[in-house]
Amino acid sequence: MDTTFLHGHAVEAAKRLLGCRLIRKDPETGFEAEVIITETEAYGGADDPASHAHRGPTPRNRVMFGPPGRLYVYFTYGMHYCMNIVTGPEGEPGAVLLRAAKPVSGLEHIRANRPGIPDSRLMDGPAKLTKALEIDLRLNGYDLLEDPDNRLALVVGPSLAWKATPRIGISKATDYLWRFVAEP
DNA sequence: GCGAGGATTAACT
DNA sequence: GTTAATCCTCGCT
Repeated sequence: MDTTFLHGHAVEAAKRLLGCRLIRKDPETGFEAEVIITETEAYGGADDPASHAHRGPTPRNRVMFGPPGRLYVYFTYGMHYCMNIVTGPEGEPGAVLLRAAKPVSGLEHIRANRPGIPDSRLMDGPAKLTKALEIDLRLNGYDLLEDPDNRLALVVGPSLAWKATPRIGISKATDYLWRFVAEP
């Protein structure tokens, strides 16, 4: 599996991650599901005023400065988790926010985490995605390529067609078209 | 279907 | 003290 695209800039990695799959297992809850990534956003370093890493490392964002292929999880708005995949060489901060996905298997497990939500909206936002897949700070820094504890793995899939749009929920660098949505 | 308002933590000014 | 890479509920149309 060729994951070298993760070593490049977050913008390139964000396009390439569309169509890739995530396999999530949690031995403690018995959760097991596989999803296809359908929407991403790229966040850079010093070149990106909207990025958490823009002003250098902090305890919260330090994973973004580490080696590529790891998971960066942060807590926001007092109640939500968001998940990112770290990109770029070690020392060069960058990450791709995973915004949306579609289920491949384990639909029953996903539904159990999203009670009352129709299937079409199970994972159509970044915090919804982490809730559906039981992602929280315990997985911050987890290596998706080695998957040492059999909890979360990235599987590269075929490239999808995409369109670029402005990123959501930010107030700086709103002219960067760094959000990528897979075409239906 | 749409828009306003609330929830609640961590980092930074 | 303010802001944030957000989602859900409720009220109205």
